Amino acid sequence: MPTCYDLNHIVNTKRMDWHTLIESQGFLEFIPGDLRKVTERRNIAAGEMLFRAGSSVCYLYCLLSGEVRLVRHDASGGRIVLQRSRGGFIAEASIDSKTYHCDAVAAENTRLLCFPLSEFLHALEGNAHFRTMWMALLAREVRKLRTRCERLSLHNAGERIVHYLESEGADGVLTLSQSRKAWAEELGLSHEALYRTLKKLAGQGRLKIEGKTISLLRSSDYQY
Amino acid sequence: MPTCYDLNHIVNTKRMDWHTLIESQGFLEFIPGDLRKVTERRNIAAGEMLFRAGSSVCYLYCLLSGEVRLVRHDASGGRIVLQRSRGGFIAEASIDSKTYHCDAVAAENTRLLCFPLSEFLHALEGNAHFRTMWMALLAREVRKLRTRCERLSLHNAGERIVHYLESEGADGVLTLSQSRKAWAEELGLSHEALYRTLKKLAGQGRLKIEGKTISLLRSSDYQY
DNA sequence: CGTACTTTTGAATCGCATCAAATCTGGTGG
DNA sequence: CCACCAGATTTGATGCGATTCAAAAGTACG
Repeated sequence: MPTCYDLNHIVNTKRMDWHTLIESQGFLEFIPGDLRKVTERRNIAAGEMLFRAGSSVCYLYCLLSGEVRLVRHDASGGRIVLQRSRGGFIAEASIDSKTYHCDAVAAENTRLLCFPLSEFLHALEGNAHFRTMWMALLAREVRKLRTRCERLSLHNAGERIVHYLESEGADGVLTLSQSRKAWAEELGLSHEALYRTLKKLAGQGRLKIEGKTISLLRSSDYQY
Repeated sequence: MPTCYDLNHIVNTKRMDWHTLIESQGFLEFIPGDLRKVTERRNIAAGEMLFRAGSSVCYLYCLLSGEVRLVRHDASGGRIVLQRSRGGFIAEASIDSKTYHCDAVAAENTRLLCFPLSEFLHALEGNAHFRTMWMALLAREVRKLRTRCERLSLHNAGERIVHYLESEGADGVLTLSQSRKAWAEELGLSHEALYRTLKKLAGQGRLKIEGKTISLLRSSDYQY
């Protein structure tokens, strides 16, 4: 397994689709050599299963591209999506569990990194710097998710867009790294609603749209 | 300052309003004595400010009761709520920042614990057990928040309720620890919509409501 | 026993999802 | 280079469902 090479390659070329790792001050770069050596790369096809509820936790997964869904089934066959993940660590919470509490299924062809859990924990114990990065990563993830929940609680397309620009953008200016359709999904809107609301807000002079760059013009008065 | 006493008192009597701390295997109990000794208790009135954007990070706060909002202002006076917090740690992400990036204002009368940041970091460095608890707490928080985001992305009151019961309940059975009105807010619904949808689902035989306990009956067929 | 809050039901409105269809875009291969 | 295709973007029309406003009944608490 060309694991160590692969990981370095990913870090050095930055040819990953996942932004979070890079954004978070290049977390992958802080992975200690010992852990790197045993980290594996894996591709799974759409529909394939990554792990199953009840099976024991052996790996911590980091999603590089594609989509994985964490799904829970109930007795009568109901199916609940607990999480759709398009990047980042999957089921970090399973770190302190013996077995997985849900299934993980690939929704598309997916590339991931597999960290053997015991080695990962060992690295956290033994490497203060790595540990600090890991805690910072988790803490930042918590902040981002809380902000996203807050945004999804807004009952209005315009408010969600403005909230996004205010919270994710730099001073109200944001350059999309994704398609607007994908953005709509992140905002919990249909893509049509997003297009229309963007147009409306632009028509009201509330924001300016130049290709993938969107700027908030004046947010003082809330008149959606 | 009767800090150490207070903290023990809180832990021993469990008379806090915040469930998460207790739920998360009694995190407070794992706080090392050194940190306990310098932990302060604070009450702030509704409208009072806890910290201000740009001010340096001196404390890590843990909300015991009340509500604190993290708010960001833009140049033109726009006001965006990044987070409404009704319990748990506030702005953990500020752990790795020199200054706060938003304001924190109490929305109600609020009780909190104030951990001096340097002591907290010191405790994390020096106490492996405490550190493990902290990482587990963060990881579990991430999982909960991701699940909540997933739920808030559902465009349908019935689906959100079922999702909540499936993901937060034990085998589809859940006893509410809060009012239904508060639950509605957590679900991102108006309380009227929650009451009505509960009634509808009960009428369809999809769930059973006995006071504060709600059970999912059959979730195999999605007919909301 | 009064006050504040939750729970409940009703009615009206409006925004968003949904379905449909046309145009535009980037990327692929002939 | 062009034809082609899949996907994104855009606009239109329609209907449902949730919000909102309103008001009454129930409940907790001092």
